This record gives sequence, structure tokens and C-alpha cells, in this order.
Amino acid sequence: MNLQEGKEKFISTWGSVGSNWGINRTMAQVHALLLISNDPLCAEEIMEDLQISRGNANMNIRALIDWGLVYKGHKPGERKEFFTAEKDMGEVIKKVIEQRKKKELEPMIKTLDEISAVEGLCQDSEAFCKVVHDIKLFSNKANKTLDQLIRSDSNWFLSTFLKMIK
Amino acid sequence: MNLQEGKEKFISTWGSVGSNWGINRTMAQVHALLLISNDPLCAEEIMEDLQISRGNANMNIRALIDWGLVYKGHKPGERKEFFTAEKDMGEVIKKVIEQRKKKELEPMIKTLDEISAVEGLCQDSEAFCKVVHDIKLFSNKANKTLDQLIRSDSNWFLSTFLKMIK
DNA sequence: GTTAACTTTCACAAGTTTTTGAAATTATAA
DNA sequence: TTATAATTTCAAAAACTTGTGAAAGTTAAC
Repeated sequence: MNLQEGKEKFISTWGSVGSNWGINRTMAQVHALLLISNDPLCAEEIMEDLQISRGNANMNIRALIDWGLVYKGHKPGERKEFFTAEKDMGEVIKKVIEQRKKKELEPMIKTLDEISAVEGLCQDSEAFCKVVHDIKLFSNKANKTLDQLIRSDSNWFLSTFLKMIK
Repeated sequence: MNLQEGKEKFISTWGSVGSNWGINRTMAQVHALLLISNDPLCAEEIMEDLQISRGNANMNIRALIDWGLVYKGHKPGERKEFFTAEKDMGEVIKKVIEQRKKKELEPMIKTLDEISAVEGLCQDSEAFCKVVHDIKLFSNKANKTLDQLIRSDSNWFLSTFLKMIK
């Protein structure tokens, strides 16, 4: 495998990993391309490199910026925008967690609270009562911890995280 | 909200949570239905309750059994199979982690190792070299830790996990 | 062994998500 | 300003995923 093949492999692997984390394939590929690029790239270069349409490139770059995984920049005298990836993996993980927390965990907690409030839940269905209780317990703790992680400094976060997981 | 509405809400919420964890919507709904049921259910009952076809029910029950999230059982004198969900949330989390580790983390580690072996990687592209190194570091540690979690007793796992995340 | 109840399979249908490309909009260098 | 390079939008197309139902395959009670 040479450098070029390595880059292609990295981009496609990161693409499929991403799609298991709520980041669509192209979005993750754009991120991967920027991650391994020494210099900022413009939309044109991204389209060219990944062989995708202008609209697709734009949408996914925009989404990456929303997630805080890509930054927009300019070069003096140039009109077009140049993009850079967040390369600090601690930050990348934090940003992804933040999005998933907001989209998944928080709505689930809200729903579980509503369900817990149902009259006679625990009289009528023992299994249901217990499951709701267990998941609530778990997700509330997870929610608090993730908040702390998100708030923490990224170096501290990654090193603690790596230590924590041994 | 009454009990019935609560159940429906739980099933649909669990369905959408699941789909962010590599479990398709129907598969997660079947799991949810079995989770909150006091007694084992047969295919017919699941089809009826979730209003899905026989084929669909069968495929998803099968997949849940493969993942270890649902168990097959029999009632004396009855020919058909009855299904029960794994209700220990520690086990549920372990099983999901196990699958994702196998499908995502392991292939990624393999690819990163191949890429690291590329001649002159670090001479030719500093950014690429650094990113591959960082991700390798992180994913190898994560891999080892997840192995330990998967191997550990589920009560120990959940309580440690809850403590760990504060 | 026969039969009927139950499970599995699979080609096709329906639903969902992603991508395209051309037109509309915006922004800036001259 | 004006010309034009660059970005954004969006409806339609393509690709992908999931679901259906009827037919084929199994299995166990009799």
C-alpha cells in the first residue's frame, strides 16, 4: 500500500465508522479528507478529491461546521472559503458525544419521565415498571457524566478518559 | 397518559434509540415489547401487537437472538416458540458493545495498522501520520477496556460503570 | 408415516436517506 | 457599481434499507 492508497483507505474507513455514529458517510469522508490534509482545502478540492457534487459537498461541509468538527477560514486575496478539520481527537469525541446526547439521550430521559408518571404503572406491569426504573437510573447518570466531560478541557478529558478505561 | 399509551410510547422511543445503536427500528421495538412484557410472547403476538408481517417479525426476532438480546423458549404442551428479552440492562449494554466492537472497532484497528505500515507515511504527510497515531492510541485502549467489560460479570459491570461515570 | 402447526426464505414493494445539478442568491475584487 | 466567482437551495433522481406475503421447508404430536 502506498501513500495515496493509504489515504483512500483511511477516508473510506472513517466514512463507515462515522455512519455508525450518526455522521453520514460523505460527511465523515469530508472530515477524514480534511483530517489528513496538511493544509486547508476549498470546496472545489473536496468535490474533486471525493468525486461528489457541489450540493453534496456544501451540505456536508455545513453540517460538519454545525457539529464543530470543521472550521471555515480564508486565505488573503482569495475569495473562496477554506476548511480545516478539528484534529484534536479529544475535541472530536466531545463534539460527537455532545450531538448524540442532545439528539438521543435527552429525548429519552424526557420520555421516561413521562412514562414514570403513569398512574398505577408498577401495579399493572411489574416488568415495565422495573425496566423504566433501570433505564432511567442509567441514563440520568450517563447524562450527568457526559455533561461534565463536555465541559472539561479536552486534554484533561482525553488523558483522563484513556486512564479511566485503563 | 395511561398504561397502554405508556407502552406504545416506550416501544416507539426504544425503537428510535436503537436505530442510533446499530439496531434497526423494528428490531428495537420487538425488544422493547418483550422487555416490558411480564410473560414470554410468541411470534403471532408480536406481529399482532406491533402490526408487522410474519417475515419481518421472524427476521428481527432472529437477529435479536443472534445478538443475545432475546431468548427462545417453549411452554409445555405448546409447539410454538416463546420469546423473552434480556432484561438485565448491564447485559443489554454488554451485548450491544460486543457487537459494535466486532463490527466497528476491530476492523478500524486492522485498517489503521495497515496504514501505519505505509513507507514514508510520516515523511510525506505530517497530518496523516499524527492522526493515524492518535486514533490508533485511542482505539487500542478502548478495545482492551471493552474486552474487560465484556468479560466481566454483569452486576459488577453495571455498578462499576455507574460508579465510574460518577 | 401423516398431518397440521409453526418457522424460514425470498422476490418484490414500500419507505427512507442521500446525491445531484441547475437555478437562485450572496459577496467581493476591481 | 458591475461583473463574476463562490455559495446555497431544492426538487427530482438514485441508491439504499426495510417490510411484505405467499410459498417452501421443518418439526412434533398423533
